[in-house]
Amino acid sequence: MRIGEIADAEGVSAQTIRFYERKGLLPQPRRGPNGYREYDGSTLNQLRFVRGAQSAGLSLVEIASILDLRGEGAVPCEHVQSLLATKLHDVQVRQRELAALEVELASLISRSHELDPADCTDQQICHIIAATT
Amino acid sequence: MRIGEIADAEGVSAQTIRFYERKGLLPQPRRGPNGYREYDGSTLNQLRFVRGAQSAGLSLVEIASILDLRGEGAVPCEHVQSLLATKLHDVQVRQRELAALEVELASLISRSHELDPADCTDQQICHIIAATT
DNA sequence: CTAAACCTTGAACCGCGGTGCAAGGTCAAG
DNA sequence: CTTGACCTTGCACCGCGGTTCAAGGTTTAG
Repeated sequence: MRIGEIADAEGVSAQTIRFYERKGLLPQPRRGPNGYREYDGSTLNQLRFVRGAQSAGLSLVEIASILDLRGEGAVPCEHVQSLLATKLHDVQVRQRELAALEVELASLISRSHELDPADCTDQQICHIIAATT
Repeated sequence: MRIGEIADAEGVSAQTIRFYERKGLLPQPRRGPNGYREYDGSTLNQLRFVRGAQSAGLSLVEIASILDLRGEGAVPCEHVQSLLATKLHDVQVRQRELAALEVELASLISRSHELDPADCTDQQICHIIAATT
């Protein structure tokens, strides 16, 4: 398979494949006599893994760390569990932050309906936001 | 006031003040005979506004757009309301995405406890994540 | 034979919100 | 007079996940 085929197969661009290769997320493939990359099913597999891990919220660096363990002959399961646990925690923290921001925004918006634009002076710049301080 | 004082007063670095100035978030201040920036209370006020707006989740570009309206002599209230409404929506969407990711992560983690690392083959790279695909 | 569609490389660029560095000028204390 | 703390400028750099560009070589269909 050539780069375009493998890219189309997973719905990414050929540039993205090369980018992943540079980042160590995909192996250096064989080359044809013309210098073209030549892929087999195992690379497609690995690309699917990368996209799957990405959709689980892992960063490319984290995914590379899993692949590195595999490359060293280790079973990365424990490491993956630890990554996932950390990620779960991060997601929960971030959700709480966003929930607080949502409350803040809703309160600003609701208060803004009771404010008269005529009362908004240059000094405050905008009394809707200035009111929070 | 000099740049260091105003920076300390709001708990930001002097570089950040200069950065904000370049981005149009703070006015070009008067200069002393030595070339030093000289600030008065109104800049401190504006800096507070910027930080307040930032804590409401607005980007620096969005904050600049509010200040630009002010600079043109307009009352930016309507614009601010629209920014806040959009931001509230974004925050809600993002929260739902994170909630879905949380479920996904929790499910991966719980499933991982039932998997035996010995079953994790090279081909799948990691069967905890591969299982999702 | 030619044109389009593919492939190669290296490098720069995007938004975001700053941070850091180099090379100087200035000012107050001791 | 020197030392240290402050100030000035401009430019490069950080992570993140790519995207875009330039300048070529190759392959394939008509």
